[in-house]
Amino acid sequence: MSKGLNRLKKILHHEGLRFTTQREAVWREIISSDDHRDADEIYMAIRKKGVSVSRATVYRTIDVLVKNNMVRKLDVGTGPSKFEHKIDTYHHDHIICIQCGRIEEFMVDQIEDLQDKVTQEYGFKLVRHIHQLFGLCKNCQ
Amino acid sequence: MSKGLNRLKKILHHEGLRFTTQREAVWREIISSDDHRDADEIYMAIRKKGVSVSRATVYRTIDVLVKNNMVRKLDVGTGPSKFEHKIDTYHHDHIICIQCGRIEEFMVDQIEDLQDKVTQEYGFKLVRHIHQLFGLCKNCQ
DNA sequence: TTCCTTATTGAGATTGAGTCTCAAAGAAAT
DNA sequence: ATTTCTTTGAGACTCAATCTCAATAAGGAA
Ligand SMILES: [Zn+2]
Ligand SMILES: [Zn+2]
Ligand SMILES: [Zn+2]
Ligand SMILES: [Zn+2]
Repeated sequence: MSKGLNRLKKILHHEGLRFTTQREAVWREIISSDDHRDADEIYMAIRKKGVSVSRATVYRTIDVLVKNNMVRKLDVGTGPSKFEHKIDTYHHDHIICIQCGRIEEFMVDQIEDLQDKVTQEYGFKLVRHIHQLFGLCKNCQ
Repeated sequence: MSKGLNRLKKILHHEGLRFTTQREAVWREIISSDDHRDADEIYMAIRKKGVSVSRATVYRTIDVLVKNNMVRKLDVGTGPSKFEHKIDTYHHDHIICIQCGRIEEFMVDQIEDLQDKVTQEYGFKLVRHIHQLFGLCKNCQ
């Protein structure tokens, strides 16, 4: 039994949505890798495995997953958004190589705390944040 | 004499580009306000002032300005990118209201330092960063 | 100034990611 | 089986942004 499948079922039920072959396939594909992939890569991977699905359904399902905190959307500055599952992971942000596209993950508690603090100072209620460091990786310098 | 005009001329000259009415108009429009505006808003504002310019030229000119550090590009998560001039300003990041689009600017030295540190740890050379806090402003909570 | 070369401009076509439409298929309920 | 409601998918569409290319403008030379 694939990780998070029950959680997916619960979410769908809670949202009044049905558990379908396509939705299951999208989730299984996303959970099958820790990479940061775009919607089209996920779509192609599902097709390659013989499951019939459309791009529209992939996008729609990813939306549900992102809204329900099972998947994270990652805007890498150029090209399509990338997605990663959030099962068995901690919150992290990204360092992205502007030359080769390599992505590393980082997490600094102190930065997270300072974010909360500054948001409060401005009277905002923090919902989410984007923190991306763009630069050149070891190989590309 | 508009702020930064000489700098613009130097940059254009250095890049082997010509100083044209359109490029001057784009710069003057961007420098005329501290708002965060998108390319189309800037385009419309220039037209309204009677200068003939095309969208293509606005985009092309903004590219030059961004590359040469006179303008900052700001991806606000949805819709077109926004731009702000960098004359007489310090580096800052943004808090964005996901309800009404309001944008506040913040700057925390400690966060900037921690960013440098974490980038070095990963062997990257930091070129730029995006740090955006999305949430609900006082009015929208 | 005039001439010449090269860069720039702009209208509209194109791209690319993502969303929408709507008829057909599928699920659940009675 | 019938009805009702949801989901799917092919392709149309949107929107920001980029590209094309003929016409125009800038800057240099003389
Ligand atoms: Zn690299
Ligand atoms: Zn990640
Ligand atoms: Zn607000
Ligand atoms: Zn700003």
